[in-house]
Amino acid sequence: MDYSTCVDTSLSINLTAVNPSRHIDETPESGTHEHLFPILNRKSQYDQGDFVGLEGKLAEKQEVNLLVEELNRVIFENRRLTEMLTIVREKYNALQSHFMDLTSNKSDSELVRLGKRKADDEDCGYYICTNNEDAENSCGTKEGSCKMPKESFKTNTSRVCVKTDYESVKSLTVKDGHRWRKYGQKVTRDNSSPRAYYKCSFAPSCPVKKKVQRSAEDQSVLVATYVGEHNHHHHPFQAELSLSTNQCVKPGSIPCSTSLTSSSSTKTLDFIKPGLCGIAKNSTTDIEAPVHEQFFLQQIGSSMTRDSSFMRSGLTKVINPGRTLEQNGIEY
DNA sequence: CGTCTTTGACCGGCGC
DNA sequence: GCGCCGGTCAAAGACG
Repeated sequence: MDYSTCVDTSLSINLTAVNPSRHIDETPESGTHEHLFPILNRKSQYDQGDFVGLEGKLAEKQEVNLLVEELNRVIFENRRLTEMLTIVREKYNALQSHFMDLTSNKSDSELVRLGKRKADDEDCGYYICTNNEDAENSCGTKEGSCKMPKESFKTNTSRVCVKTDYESVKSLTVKDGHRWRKYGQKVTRDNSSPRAYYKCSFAPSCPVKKKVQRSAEDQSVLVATYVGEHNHHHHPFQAELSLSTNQCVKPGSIPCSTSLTSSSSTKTLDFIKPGLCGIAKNSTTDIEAPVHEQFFLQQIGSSMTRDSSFMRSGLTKVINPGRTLEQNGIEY
């Protein structure tokens, strides 16, 4: 995927935010140069001979100087915009490569860590599901060394890793917009911290289950594994997700770090920069997108608004968490 | 009183 | 067949 083209085609440029130091009344029609029109009109009047003599010529010279000055300023601003676009493009590419690195590292380490029992196989199968090429290379050729779970292809399984605040880690809760009922808790062999089992309580017939456990590597990271798909709309999503994003901005809380994978694709993000988590909170919510994808979009929005230099650049990408990544023009 | 959490018991799959 | 382990059940308690 060519991210440079993605930036070029999908980003909308807000020129009013590009140069905040500029006087507002200087350019009332931001993004255009209509404010130059009176000067130009006057110049044409000079040409028509409305003003004659030395006085007129002096005035004309001043106007020309003004025009040249304005032209230089526009050229300079244009250059600045081009530079900013380049920077944004580079950041986009850097983020993408970092994303790829994390994805491959995580997959590798998971493969090494995998044990022999069913639950471990689920992880492996999950890895297989997410990455067809790797599946053929690493598992498919080993003939049973990494058994495929019977359920993994039938059920829609996704995993979300959330670095969150102390309270959430302590209570093993991942606020993802759905209502969950805890029905069990177990200490597993490969991880000293307990694993909590949740069922979707919004609809009694909803088959979706969720497992939440602290990461063995990083105790501040919660790993939530979703199994199945919701068979209902989830209206409380926005409100609860707002709470979840508020977690991120809570004073003293740990900046969000999110990695997300699903059975149809692998998505991993690591948003290191602290700050706001705001943009998605204000976005409209459509209940059609899968919750983990919406969560992912929330994090993208958060990461973008968190990057102060990105915000200063005046480039805005409108992300609708109610739409799929593709609908938002994001490839991953 | 309804909902949710906790927690010990139970079940079934898997490896030895 | 036995033991281990992950997943689930269900009764009891907590909470608003």
